[in-house]
Amino acid sequence: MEFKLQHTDPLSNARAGLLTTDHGTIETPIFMPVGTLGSVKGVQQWELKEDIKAQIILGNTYHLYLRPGIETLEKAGGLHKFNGFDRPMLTDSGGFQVFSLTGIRKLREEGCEFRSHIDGSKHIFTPEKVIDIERSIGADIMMAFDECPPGTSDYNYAKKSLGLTHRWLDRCLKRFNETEPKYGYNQSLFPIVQGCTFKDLRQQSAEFVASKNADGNAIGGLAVGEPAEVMYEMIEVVNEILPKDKPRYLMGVGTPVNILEGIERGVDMFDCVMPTRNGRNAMLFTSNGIMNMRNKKWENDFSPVDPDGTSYVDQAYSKAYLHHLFKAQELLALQIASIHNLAFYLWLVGEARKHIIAGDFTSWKATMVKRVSTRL
RNA sequence: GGGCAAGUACCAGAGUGGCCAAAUGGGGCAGACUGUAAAUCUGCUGGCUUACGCCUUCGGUGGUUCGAAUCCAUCCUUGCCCA
Repeated sequence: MEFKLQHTDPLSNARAGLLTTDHGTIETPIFMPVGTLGSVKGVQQWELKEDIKAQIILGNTYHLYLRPGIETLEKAGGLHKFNGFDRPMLTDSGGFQVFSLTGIRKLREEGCEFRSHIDGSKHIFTPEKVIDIERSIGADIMMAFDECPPGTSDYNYAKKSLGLTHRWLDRCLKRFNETEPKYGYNQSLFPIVQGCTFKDLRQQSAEFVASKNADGNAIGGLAVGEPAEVMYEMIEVVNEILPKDKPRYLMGVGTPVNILEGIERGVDMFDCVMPTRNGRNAMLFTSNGIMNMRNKKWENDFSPVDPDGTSYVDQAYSKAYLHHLFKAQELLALQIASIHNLAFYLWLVGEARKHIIAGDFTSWKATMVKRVSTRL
């Protein structure tokens, strides 16, 4: 994997770069659609590539391990072959499930004991096992196994948790270095900075992570309950320390505004379920603001879904029709909204990149923040 | 013409003397959602009120009762059965 920094904004830390993997080159800053189970919910592969212009998508270790299972993925020849997406992919490690499955998991030094949310069966994820699974899935970018504590954690818990995440990181790296890719192309392992909302812990973590000299570095444990301003401050603290010549990935973030703020602070990669999940729940993000398509106000609005949108769905359907589809619980509504939102997210980061290269990112971003957060 | 059953909020439908402005579901109107246990979840849904509370409601009318969606009389409407 190679990262080439092309431009840095003169007034901020925003950067434009090229991240090259064996499955192709990614233009950064980039948004990565989430395809937890090997599919971006409600979106066809050709729509993802041709219309949305997704350059890289995510999969999830925890979910794919439970279903279809590692054996099937190995027989398929890895996730790329299995789902037919021939561009870069990234797998999350299951660390976020350690956070979101609270109640059916037990944390220990050795690893994390889960109960499957599907059938209740017991499983143990250790850093070593997660790396093995990620090798079997075969994503271009693998994430380290971490603990993602809630944004409201107190200092003592945050410190204890960070120690565990760092020890797990060393074990992940050891296993990673002892093993080989299974499908003939390279894989990279990104370590994850944690530390909750505490500056000194974030600094300490960023230094620890930076010392590993990985192909890219991630910032985790944000947008998990803390105020947005605190998140931005943590990004600044961490990016001060993380190497500039390596891509920085802010995990699980976020709203269009969050992404613009992240880019301004030097983040190169984002992922979030928001465009798809909120889309399925009738929320549309557009360059002019946010719409709840279930609202009565769209009942007789026969104008295009998004006159300024770049996806074919934006022109092909009207707001009134999409409103009707949501009210009638038609599956097409979920598809249209997901495609639109993802196309918008990709458009947004693409525009950001253009403006970074053009040198007017900061002023563009300021007007964009206002526009995209308007409630329509 | 005779017999039987039933009429409750936007719809369906519980309730059959006070704990009923009235269960529940649907519909409607809003809101939430950030490395997907989510095509999910939450709130409101007679009127006025920030709230306390007050007022008007259970086919119509008239009664019984301290008190009626609930009991009685009568009328209207609907469904089923017999002529």
